[in-house]
Amino acid sequence: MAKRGYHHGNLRQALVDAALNLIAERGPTGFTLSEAAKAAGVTPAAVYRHFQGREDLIAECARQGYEIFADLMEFAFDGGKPTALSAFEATGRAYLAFARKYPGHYVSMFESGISVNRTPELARASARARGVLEHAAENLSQHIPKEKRPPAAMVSAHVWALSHGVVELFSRGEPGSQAPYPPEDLLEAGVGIYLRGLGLIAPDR
Amino acid sequence: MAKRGYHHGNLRQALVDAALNLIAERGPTGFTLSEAAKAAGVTPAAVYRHFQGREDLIAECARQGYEIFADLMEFAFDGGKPTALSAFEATGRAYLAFARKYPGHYVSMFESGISVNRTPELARASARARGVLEHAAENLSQHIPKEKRPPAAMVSAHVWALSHGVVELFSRGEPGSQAPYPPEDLLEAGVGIYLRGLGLIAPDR
DNA sequence: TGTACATCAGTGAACGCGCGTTCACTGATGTAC
DNA sequence: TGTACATCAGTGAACGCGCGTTCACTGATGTAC
Repeated sequence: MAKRGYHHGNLRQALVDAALNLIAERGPTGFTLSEAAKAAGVTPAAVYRHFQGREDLIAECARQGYEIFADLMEFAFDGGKPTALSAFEATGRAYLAFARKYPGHYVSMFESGISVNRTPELARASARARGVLEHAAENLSQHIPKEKRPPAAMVSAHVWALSHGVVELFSRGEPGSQAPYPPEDLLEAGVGIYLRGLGLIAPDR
Repeated sequence: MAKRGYHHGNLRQALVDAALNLIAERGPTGFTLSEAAKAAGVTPAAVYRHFQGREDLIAECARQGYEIFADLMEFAFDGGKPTALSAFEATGRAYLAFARKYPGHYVSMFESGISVNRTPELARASARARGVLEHAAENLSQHIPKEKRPPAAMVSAHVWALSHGVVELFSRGEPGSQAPYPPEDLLEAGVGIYLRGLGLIAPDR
């Protein structure tokens, strides 16, 4: 399997990687098929051997993002060990780490405007990620008395929304844009207060 | 002041309105100067009498958005009446209402990639909006015992982030995209739990 | 091992398009006298 | 009130550009015999 020559060898993934870099650097708007092809050392037309078009390439970036994302969340939660609470907090931190470490994936997933239903594979990957988060919330919820327990899907949506909001508003630090606190601290404090509100942390530890 | 004819009369605002519609419909990517000009019944070149270019037009959309946003938040908070708590909750609801009612403004402000520091006027409007939210958080914070009171700027950032996350993840309902709960309910419940975590709502009312 | 051949990944030229922006201009408006 | 004139908002033609996509092609690879 020669890496170079007339045949590329692994062009499909090379295109995805090039696209991810471009999207991370210039945003979903700045990304062009032609540039991605050029970055992969290939003619724009070659892209069509592997993808139906520009949007299809972005969708694949998003799909791979959801897979990594789900894996990371699952790993961070680790079945709720050592305690459901600490595992849940680790999951929150992992969310931010993902956004920071995989900006191209993150943008493809959440800011590219690509619908999660564009592709069956993308829909499946996204559903799996959602499932992991809900599973974590469910696990956590069992420690709340049943009568005051909100649905797990809601708890998971809250933490997801808070994390996403922190990323979008305070982690994308443009130069000059004021980030009042380090995003990690902001999110950790926020999740902490929220969990206390759920009755999962003693009110005045 | 004839509304029509060779001279438009109020082209500047007409262009902003056209841009807002386009941005709301097609996203910041789909917006083009030429289309906005056409929608306003004018040649693309005419835009340059009123704006330096495409980005400058978007920046003005965002600026007007921040002004409306700040006004709405201020009105909703209403100086903390009748109680700081209820006023704060009203402010949260107003956030969602704003995103829903002014999608073009919202996208210009938060999803267009335009830096808040692109224009002094834009920076000023954005700072004012931030100030209103922090003021509300400060007012609310006074009801928390001093030693367990997080900084007001942090509380405001938390609620802002949660609201923004709910809008981005669950309110942009693409067809087929599963919104587990109505965004309003989701946000209200989330803010409620958060405020309880702050010790502002009785743990088991 | 050597040859013939099918496969198919990538080429390169071409396309039509609409974009943002510029420029010299035109003609409606409003003011001075 | 009527005329002359300055102002300046909008015109329309033109530009260069890079985009996404198509097409017939070419030549490297791998397999069958």
